Amino acid sequence: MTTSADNNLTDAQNELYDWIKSYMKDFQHSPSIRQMMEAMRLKSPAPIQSRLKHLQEKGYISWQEGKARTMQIVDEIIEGVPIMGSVAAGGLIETYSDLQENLDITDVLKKKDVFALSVNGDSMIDACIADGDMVLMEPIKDAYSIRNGTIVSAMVPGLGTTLKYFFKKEGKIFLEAANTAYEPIELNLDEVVFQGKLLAVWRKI
Amino acid sequence: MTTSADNNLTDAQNELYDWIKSYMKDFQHSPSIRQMMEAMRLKSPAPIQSRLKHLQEKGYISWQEGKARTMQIVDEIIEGVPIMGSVAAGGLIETYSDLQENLDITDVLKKKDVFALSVNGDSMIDACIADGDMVLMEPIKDAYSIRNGTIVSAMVPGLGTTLKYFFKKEGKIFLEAANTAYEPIELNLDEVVFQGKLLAVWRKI
DNA sequence: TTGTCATGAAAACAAATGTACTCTAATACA
DNA sequence: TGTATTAGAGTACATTTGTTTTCATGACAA
Repeated sequence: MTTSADNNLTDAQNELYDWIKSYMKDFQHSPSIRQMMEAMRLKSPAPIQSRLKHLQEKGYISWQEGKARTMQIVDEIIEGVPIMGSVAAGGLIETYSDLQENLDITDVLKKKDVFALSVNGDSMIDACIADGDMVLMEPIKDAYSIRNGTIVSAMVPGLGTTLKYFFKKEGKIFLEAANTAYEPIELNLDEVVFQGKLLAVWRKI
Repeated sequence: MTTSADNNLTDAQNELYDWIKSYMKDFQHSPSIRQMMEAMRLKSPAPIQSRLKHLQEKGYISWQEGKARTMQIVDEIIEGVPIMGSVAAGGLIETYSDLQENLDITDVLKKKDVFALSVNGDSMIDACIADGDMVLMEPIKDAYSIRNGTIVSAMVPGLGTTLKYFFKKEGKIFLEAANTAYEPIELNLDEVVFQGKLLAVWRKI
């Protein structure tokens, strides 16, 4: 959470600002002054008006005068970041082109029931999935629809969950690591529960 | 953008719904019925109420009765996804624990002036950055503050941009690949412009 | 035609709400 | 101590706004 600490706001203004942000995140619309009044445990709208005025002067919020619940938080609304070009990670060096499009990360997040798993270990290292990475997974409804070569998270009851390449051959399931140090696991379809298939990898440095 | 086409809404409802979504995205608050009336080129609020009622019945929107501008779009609001536990990507298999916290990807996006670059080539493959990955970078203000071992995007004027490990030794800059097939590049500090340092890696499957 | 239904116009009403004003209590400061 | 400043209570008021009701129009089926 973004706690506003290092700014030029008084405690009262800060408390109100944080509450407003939280309210607007939850409800997708602005609170009314009287709601803020109650939330701040006040019994008159005047102090709220004063604090809002200060927040507005300092550039934190804005609203349409006279209109009900028209507050906006003046803040960078980010759904993506600009893609500034491509970089060479090889021998030949490519040019750095400016501002083509936007990288939208949230599209993956908007898929239904997406969940994340943190990766332990290095068995997927050859697929460039390292220890500590977060993998974003989409639930698998139908185990029969999984394509060979998909990376899945699978639970073998009694053992636990693992991230592996999925292969199916002659009625048998093979879960293969992307690391030659590990042997493939061979299973029957009814011995394993597939939780999700890999959508994306996220690594924060 | 999400254009609502394949749903059970009439054209009029669809047009209103799309307009509402667009308005709320721009203004961070709900429009009033009279605003919708004007936007839909109507001269009475009644048709809007009717359409809103239908949108609500079909589960697209909700609002607080009698309260001004309290509409919400019933939609998955996602800033993060639940982290469902950890998966083994190694020999030992770990347990799959339920619902601990949320993975917030947007925190990185909120840093100032973050930009993305798409990666070409495999020179960073040993750092688990593969061809086609998107790297999120934070601008470097001060080249002197870069720590050894940081992954940076650097532009060598006349040549182009490359993603490499940064090392500084005895006044010289070394840009090293994470791939033994590539030789380190040795440069003077004034021969190179550093654009950003690595914040995160994003790979969409 | 006739009745029904849906859509929209028009008007009216009451509640919600922003705003302004006065007054009091607390606080800071000289 | 006395005075200025500020925060907050209390109140009042006009506008905004959701809601209801009535009426007109047109489409459509019986």
